[in-house]
Amino acid sequence: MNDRVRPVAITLSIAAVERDTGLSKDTLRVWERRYGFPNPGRDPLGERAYTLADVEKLRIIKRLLDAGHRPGRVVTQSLEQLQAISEQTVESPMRATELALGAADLREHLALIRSHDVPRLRSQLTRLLSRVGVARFVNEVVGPLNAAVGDAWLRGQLEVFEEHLYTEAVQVVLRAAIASVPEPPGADAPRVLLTTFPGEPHGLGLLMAEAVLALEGCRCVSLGTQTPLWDVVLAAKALRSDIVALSFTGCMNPNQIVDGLAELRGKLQPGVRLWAGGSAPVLHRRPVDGVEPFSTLTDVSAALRRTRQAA
Amino acid sequence: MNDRVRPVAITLSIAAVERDTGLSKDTLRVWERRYGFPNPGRDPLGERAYTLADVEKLRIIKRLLDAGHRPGRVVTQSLEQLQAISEQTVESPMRATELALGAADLREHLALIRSHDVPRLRSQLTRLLSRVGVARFVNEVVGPLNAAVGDAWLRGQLEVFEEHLYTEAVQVVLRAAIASVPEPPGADAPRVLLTTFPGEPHGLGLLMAEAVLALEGCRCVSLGTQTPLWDVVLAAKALRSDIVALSFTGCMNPNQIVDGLAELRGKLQPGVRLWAGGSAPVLHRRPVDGVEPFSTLTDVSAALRRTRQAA
DNA sequence: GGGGGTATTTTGTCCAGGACGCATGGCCCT
DNA sequence: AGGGCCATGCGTCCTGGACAAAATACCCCC
Repeated sequence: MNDRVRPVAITLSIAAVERDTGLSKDTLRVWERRYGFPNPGRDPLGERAYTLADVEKLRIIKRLLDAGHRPGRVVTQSLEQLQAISEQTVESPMRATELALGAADLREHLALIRSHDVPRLRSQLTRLLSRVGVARFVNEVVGPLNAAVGDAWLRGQLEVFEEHLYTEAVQVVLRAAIASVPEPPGADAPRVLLTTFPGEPHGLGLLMAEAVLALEGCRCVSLGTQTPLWDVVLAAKALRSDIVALSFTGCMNPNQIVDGLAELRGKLQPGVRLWAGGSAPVLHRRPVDGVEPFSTLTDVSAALRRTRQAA
Repeated sequence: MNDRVRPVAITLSIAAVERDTGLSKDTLRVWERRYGFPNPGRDPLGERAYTLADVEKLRIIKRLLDAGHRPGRVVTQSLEQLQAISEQTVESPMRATELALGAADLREHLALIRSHDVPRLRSQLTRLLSRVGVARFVNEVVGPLNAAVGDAWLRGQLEVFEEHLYTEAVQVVLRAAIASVPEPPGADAPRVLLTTFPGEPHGLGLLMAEAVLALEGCRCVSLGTQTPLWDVVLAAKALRSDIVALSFTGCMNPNQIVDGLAELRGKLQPGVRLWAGGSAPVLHRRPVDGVEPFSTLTDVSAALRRTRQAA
């Protein structure tokens, strides 16, 4: 019995922490050198061994960094102080969404996720979808729910597997919605190529965009996630795409986003438009020449209509 | 006019090469030290500046590495030699599948992928699905096609984006098939939890398994890809799963597979069965106690029927 | 008191070269 | 041929230093 209760807590290597937090190995080491945190122990081989608590705290720090705080000010803070900062930090303009999904509905959905009743969750989402339509469903249900789920997970109110459960359910519902949209008839329908860069594993934003775009009468082709940059260029050429749409979340390195977008812009034909959306804050902080940033999918619809009117 | 034609060719930083090739910065530097390739020039700041030719060659090398070649043997080769090696490399034993999909059909589908006609590809697959049914479709169409696509990619006959195109199309068709299977009525239907380990990004195998299992009357819940080990345990407990099914491809480290399976087996309740399938060869080379390996989805169906008969 | 330009910190990434564990390949022995 | 052992190949981690670009602070003058 005693040897089942290991005295040594489980630890993570620097590579695992890089994967789980999105902070590069270099950054982790230099923070340790400069700020003294994280200060991991060493495994028998002399390599850094991070605790789960370290990772937890690093994730909160990452979130605050994305919200605009500076490393020197937050990395040295205690966990309690970080939580205090978190609570008084307004993450995004997050206007009180008096929309299809009220605050009460939101809490209800979170509870449904926590109850692990997948069929019920799925049917609830489907019902909402048919009540308000694809466009509002994406913008006013899935969007806020994503934010709420991410937030709950950060605060430790939601397990990772519960987040996966949610993602999978939304994915199923969205794919069904996309499949129900008929192929646009006209030959002048804009051709849109959707994908994410290598390093960006989240495909939900892509699906949301595809649903909205298909509804607006675009011919959408999704490459799924993590397409190498050069293959995006090849695909855009082969499919004669009018628009290339990329999706980004906070888990990608900001530099990689900006560099990648600039490089892609250079390699893409000048006539092809490059759209970038998602929750990565860097999209709106550091604009890239020839790349159109979007903060919501409503804006995407609007831009599309403007374009078609001009044409 | 003259200053538009830059005498210096455009070059990439080490971070860009890491992004484009999937080779870590450390690996790139150590190859340079040990093998003398790549041997990038330096930009005015003294940092490595790789040429596009370097990246091209590195991509071919990466392909050969994934196919099982050893770095020391390929990194030093010339471009011509690499191409020669590529052509005479056979990825897998590739038994001649005289099944629902003959060799001619197979070639035809590959041609369809190369033509980038996504709607046509999708409808072709859908037609096949309704002709032969879900079970045979998964085993005799998708399985061989996956192998053929992987092989064509290895030989440089298929671009990465074309593979993505194919994957996405199959995914759409399979998800539609899964959605069309009704929820099993009985309370005794086995509950199956499906997912992959962190580091395994491919979810197609999961979808194939889900289709087959749903057809056999299981209550399937998929967590998608890359669920942390501990969350698999939590999910199995929360959902009262009878079977946990994992999918593996060759892109995961064999050690991580074996260690992960052993650890998961230890943490899972003894009554829960642990199934492992996919194309990773290690599954059949190094069996893990309490883990049932599957080489085809036909075997999965058979095992399931045997179990239900015994119950 | 505010605008614009210059110093100064802050911060992430790069570099060099060394070390080590782990798996694989080849070798020898049976 | 088949099994065990040693050498070598190979990726990842380590330390500690450097530097450019961004962010901030400062300051002067209008």
